[in-house]
Amino acid sequence: MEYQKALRQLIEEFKTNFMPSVSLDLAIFGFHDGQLKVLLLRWKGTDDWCLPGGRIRHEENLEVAAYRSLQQRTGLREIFLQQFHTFGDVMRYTNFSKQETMAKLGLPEDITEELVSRDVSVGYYALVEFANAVPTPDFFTEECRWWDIDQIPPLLFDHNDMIKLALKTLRRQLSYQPIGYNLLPDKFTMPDIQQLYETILGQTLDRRNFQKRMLGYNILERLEERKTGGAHKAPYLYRFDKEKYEKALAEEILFVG
Amino acid sequence: MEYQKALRQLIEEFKTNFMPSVSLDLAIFGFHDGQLKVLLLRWKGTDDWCLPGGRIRHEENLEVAAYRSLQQRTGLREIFLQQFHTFGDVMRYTNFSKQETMAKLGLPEDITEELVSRDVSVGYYALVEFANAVPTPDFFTEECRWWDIDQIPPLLFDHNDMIKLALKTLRRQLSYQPIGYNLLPDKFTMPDIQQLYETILGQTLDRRNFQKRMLGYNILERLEERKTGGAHKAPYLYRFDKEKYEKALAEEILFVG
DNA sequence: ATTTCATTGTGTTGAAAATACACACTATGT
DNA sequence: ACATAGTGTGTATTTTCAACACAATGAAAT
Repeated sequence: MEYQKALRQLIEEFKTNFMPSVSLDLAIFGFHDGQLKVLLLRWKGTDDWCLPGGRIRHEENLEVAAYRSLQQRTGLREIFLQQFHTFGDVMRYTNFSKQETMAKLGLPEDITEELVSRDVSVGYYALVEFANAVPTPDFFTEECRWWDIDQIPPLLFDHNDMIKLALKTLRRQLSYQPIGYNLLPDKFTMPDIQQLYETILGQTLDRRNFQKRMLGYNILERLEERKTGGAHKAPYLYRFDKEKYEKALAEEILFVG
Repeated sequence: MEYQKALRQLIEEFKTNFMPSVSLDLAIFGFHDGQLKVLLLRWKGTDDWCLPGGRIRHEENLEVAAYRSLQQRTGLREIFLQQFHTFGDVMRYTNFSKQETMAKLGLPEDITEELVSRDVSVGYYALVEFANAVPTPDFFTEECRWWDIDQIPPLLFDHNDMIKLALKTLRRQLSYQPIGYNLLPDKFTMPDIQQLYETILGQTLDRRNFQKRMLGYNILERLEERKTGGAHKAPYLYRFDKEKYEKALAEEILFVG
């Protein structure tokens, strides 16, 4: 069978070019239309979903491997990517047993054993602009698409827990670091960035107080332009002051919580 | 040579019983007498220090491996241990080059290459009661002792950076989680726990405001007893309310910052 | 026994930050 | 021209945080 041959070839390539025992998983959050979404993969021939993952090449920095994997799944570079936890339990099969998981993958048994062997996995979360991403399945999967954050089905392995922890970390990070640089267009309005924050935090914020705080952080630059085309009063456009933004990132000033 | 034989044997054992490519490093902070200290190891026959580390057995949970390694270095169990970051850069040699590092270890070249080969390493930090720990060197090292946090020499690998990040994470953790349960005796006074906080944060706090906040978190129970023997007014004794303490840990209420 | 002294227990006060809320302005559709 | 829905800006209120004051206590000194 052609497919199995390719599969075995791929596994051989994994063994020679990538580090054993270590992998990485990505919780890629998409921001669109006031909704927070996660990118999931569906295994070939099954109904089972999981997070995209990746492996680290020998002589490749861990973070570089994460960016590479992210790019392979979304086509995006230079976006917000953050390590949040490393998972190392032997039985990381919350929703299904190891046997069930292996059966579900629909692969020959010896190969499944190989694939589902015990790894330590470094978890990263990413924030991307939904519209710019091009979800792309990998060799093992035939579908890659966005899921609403509150409608995620039971996933393979411990991936539901991973998403929960990723989101928790992201929300906390929002409280001491600015976010938005690679998520918003170069020029954006105050309602734009407020919606981003509300989406991530999962709660509404007072328009006027939000603006006061955001401007207080001193990382935004107000332009003369206003956004036209809207059916109402034209809002000002803002831009991140890159220098001050980076400085705030480094100094970890306390932010919106 | 007997030593080299034992060494090669050990490396063989590593290869069969432990996961390849993954290791862990421990920043063990000691709290004693108003000083914060870190446990460091000195390599046999050299003047070079580094953090204690460990490896993960096949079929051993990552966290269990961390606790096991910690116990081997300090004799302590059931203490505060927390993952803070996973390091995966190929060249993790900040203070010395890879060549220098290999030379410094004073081992045969082929063995050094083996030992210093590229690993992804999971960093943990621990907080222990200085007085209860029994610092114990491992096979590669001949000395294990405490260093004042502000007098740490240039360490091997990227271990200076690790300590910095561990401390930063610990201090931040203090702002949203209670700390003290396994660091203080069962009954303790308000000045006791204040000194713990001051030591970790590296700054003095107002006695009265500290007490107000600490009691406000509602995790302490004031006893009728007072601490006697001091040369001054006898302070009340407190005890953690285990149930509320655990609840606060789970809920991550905002704490002293 | 009385005094001294360092330290503890329990406030109050004022500043700063977070929150709630009010009103005028403007581009568009009717 | 007018209504509408979203925007810009301001003020009052509440809550939190930080600084500080003073009486109480118990061992040690006199």
